[in-house]
Amino acid sequence: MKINPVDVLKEHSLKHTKQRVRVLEEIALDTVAISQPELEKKLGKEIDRVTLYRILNIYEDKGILHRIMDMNGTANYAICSTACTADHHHDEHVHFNCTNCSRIYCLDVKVPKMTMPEGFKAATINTTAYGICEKCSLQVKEN
Amino acid sequence: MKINPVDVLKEHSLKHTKQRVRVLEEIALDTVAISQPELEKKLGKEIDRVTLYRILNIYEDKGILHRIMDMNGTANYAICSTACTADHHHDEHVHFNCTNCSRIYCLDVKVPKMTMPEGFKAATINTTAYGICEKCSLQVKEN
DNA sequence: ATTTAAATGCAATTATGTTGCTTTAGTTGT
DNA sequence: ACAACTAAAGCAACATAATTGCATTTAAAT
Ligand SMILES: [Mn+2]
Ligand SMILES: [Mn+2]
Ligand SMILES: [Zn+2]
Ligand SMILES: [Zn+2]
Repeated sequence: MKINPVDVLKEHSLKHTKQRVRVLEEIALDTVAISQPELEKKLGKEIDRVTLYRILNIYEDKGILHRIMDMNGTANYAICSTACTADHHHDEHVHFNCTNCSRIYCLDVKVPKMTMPEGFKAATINTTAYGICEKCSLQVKEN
Repeated sequence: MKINPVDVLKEHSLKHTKQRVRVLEEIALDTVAISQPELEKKLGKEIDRVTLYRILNIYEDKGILHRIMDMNGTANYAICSTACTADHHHDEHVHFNCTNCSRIYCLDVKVPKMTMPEGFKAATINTTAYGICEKCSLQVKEN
């Protein structure tokens, strides 16, 4: 997802600050999601922890980032598709969480439709597959 | 899921302690999953926090409980089906997390099969639907 | 340039989870 | 029933994650 942080801020009428630009830049570096702890490690010298939390929350609210929880309950962030808005995240793709390297991928796989029991009304469905990712599969073969 | 805590402990060759029995009793009270914070609130006077964590971890390892992470990264626990073992959790059903009352249900809906991209090998797939549960739907109608 | 409002940074607090070590209590064998 | 052994519980300390209130800074608007 190739984005221009400054434009993104404008589009969502968010004040342009160097902290906000840095966070977006950092997350946009990779298509793989990045965790809050990783972000804090990378940006902790430039940006206060609290500010980072606030920026991530705002980005999620605005539909700029989407948050994927891993099995340890750690928040991971990835750039949303441009179709996402504050009201509705178009995040109905499957995520893949590698149990080896713990990378989280946004797959180009739609979450399958499924029928809810009587009385249950699903608004969004979240699917995460756990297993070995392509990079880790390759590494195993090499050895 | 009607279970006898004492039997469960025997079956998994776990020492029978009053703390372990209490935790299982508490979780078995409801088919709906219960969160770690709720458990701590209910049992905190009888059982030390650390002990509770250790019991929950052991139960998960042994395949007695399964852990469902909600969207806030909070651990929720429910009794596993009897088919679950330490090696393999038969947890391939869909979970439903009510966005109103935040209850987590284990639905009798299988996680649909889906194809992973080249190179990705999924071992388990986790699906959680978010929306309004049956109880909350009813309450809305009443008003 | 001045004003205004919003965002940042900092300190303090709460929640969550883990580790090492001591004490307690089940279990096993006599 | 008792002793011996071992696993589990409890406690203190620590680590990390997340939130809140408030003072200060900075971007945007006039
Ligand atoms: Mn995604
Ligand atoms: Mn379940
Ligand atoms: Zn991997
Ligand atoms: Zn509900």
